[in-house]
Amino acid sequence: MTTSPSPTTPADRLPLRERKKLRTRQALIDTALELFTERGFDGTTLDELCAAVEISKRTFFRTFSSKEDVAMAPVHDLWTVFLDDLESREPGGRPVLEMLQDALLAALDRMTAEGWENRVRLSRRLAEKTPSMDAHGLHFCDRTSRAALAVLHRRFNLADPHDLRPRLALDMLVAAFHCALETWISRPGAPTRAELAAHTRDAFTAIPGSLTLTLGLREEAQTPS
Amino acid sequence: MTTSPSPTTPADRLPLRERKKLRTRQALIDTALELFTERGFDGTTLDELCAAVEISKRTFFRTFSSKEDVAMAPVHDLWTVFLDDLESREPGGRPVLEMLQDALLAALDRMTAEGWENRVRLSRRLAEKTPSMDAHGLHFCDRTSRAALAVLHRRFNLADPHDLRPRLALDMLVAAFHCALETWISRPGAPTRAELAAHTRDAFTAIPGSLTLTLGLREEAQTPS
DNA sequence: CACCATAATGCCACTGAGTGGCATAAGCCT
DNA sequence: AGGCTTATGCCACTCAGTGGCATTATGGTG
Repeated sequence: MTTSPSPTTPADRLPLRERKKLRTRQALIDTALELFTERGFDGTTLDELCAAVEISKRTFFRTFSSKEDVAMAPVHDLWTVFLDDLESREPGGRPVLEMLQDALLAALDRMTAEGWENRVRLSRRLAEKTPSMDAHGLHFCDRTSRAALAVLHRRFNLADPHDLRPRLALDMLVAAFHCALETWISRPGAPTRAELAAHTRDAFTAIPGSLTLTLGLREEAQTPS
Repeated sequence: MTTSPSPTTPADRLPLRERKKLRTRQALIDTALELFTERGFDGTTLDELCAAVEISKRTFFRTFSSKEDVAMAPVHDLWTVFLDDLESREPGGRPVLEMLQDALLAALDRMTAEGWENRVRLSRRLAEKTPSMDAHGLHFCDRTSRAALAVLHRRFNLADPHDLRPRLALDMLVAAFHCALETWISRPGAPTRAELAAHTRDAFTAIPGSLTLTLGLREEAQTPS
């Protein structure tokens, strides 16, 4: 059991100490999502979570920065990979927004960890019900998009450092992906990454139309069929 | 003195009790911004703030929902007026995004309270340095844009309730305004509402370009004044 | 003006998140 | 094995936020 003959686990071949840390980290994430979903985020104390994983509270805070953070880990991972992808992606003469979309879809494609989809879904559903989790998530997205902006500025030294367009493009990326996530988690049944990718593409497709969308008091085809 | 011929104080003519509440509320906001700016948000305890205003902590939480909330009040007020404006604004055959921009600028125009500009500036500068304030602010914006979306759906009964375009338009409004705020507070000297309005218009102007902006590895010098 | 009903306030004790310090144990390296 | 490094556990502490209840101020009425 202790020795797997083939490199089945990609993040193996690490010093034992590191593997242990990763195991407790993963146990924390899984148990947290489970407990939070069962009893609610506010209805679960850190002491309970730590007791369930047989960890001291002190150790918890060496792994995660807050109670919210542990439940955000799945999404966190995606954006980390996104930033990594952005470091090496070639724009290829296409608009930044498309480049960002490609980077996000590529990152999504790399989230191959077992059960990732389900963890994201639990995480987002919790965030919908828990203001403090939602706030932390939004803040994290903001920090990530600033980091991405820094990458763009570093790799393609932009003429005007105050040009708002790259930043707005990043904000649209985040907005579109949030739309996609929301649609995705509202569907019943087992979620797949392919569906999330499809929803993401749909959301990006809707962006140009959102600039020109016009409302009348009794506008176009209202078919509340 | 009870009867002022002109409505000098708009929020007068209220029961004494209400006026007192408003006074302590305002005192809390001013003192909080002052203390937080001096000693830092985390360097100021609620007990200190309450002592300075001669209020019990219990009373503080009857006025504001959190320590962050009190420092967010100035921006909070703006969005409240924005939502109010949105209730009665006529689209006039123009794109929603422009309608939203108009509503925001109109709300800005109605923020006539003495020293509002300065309070917003202090508030935003604190948020830049304080993660928890930033997170709360982002979360508040998110809730506001959802409320605005609900207003749009109610007033103009949209054909497809799942149409992402109105929501994306709202997110762009928020993104553009955040850009404007950031530019505004980075300038030295006394801030004016007119300048903030100008920055807001600039940010909105940049939106279409952000969709098509293309990066090369050594892109040319686009100087959008 | 006195009186009661209705709030707002203050005080106290309590929970729970998050932190610092230090002793202990576990992994690591010749 | 030996010591060196690094993670962990434990303890005590600060501070945000809440519930309960007594106290005080306000508004309205006879």
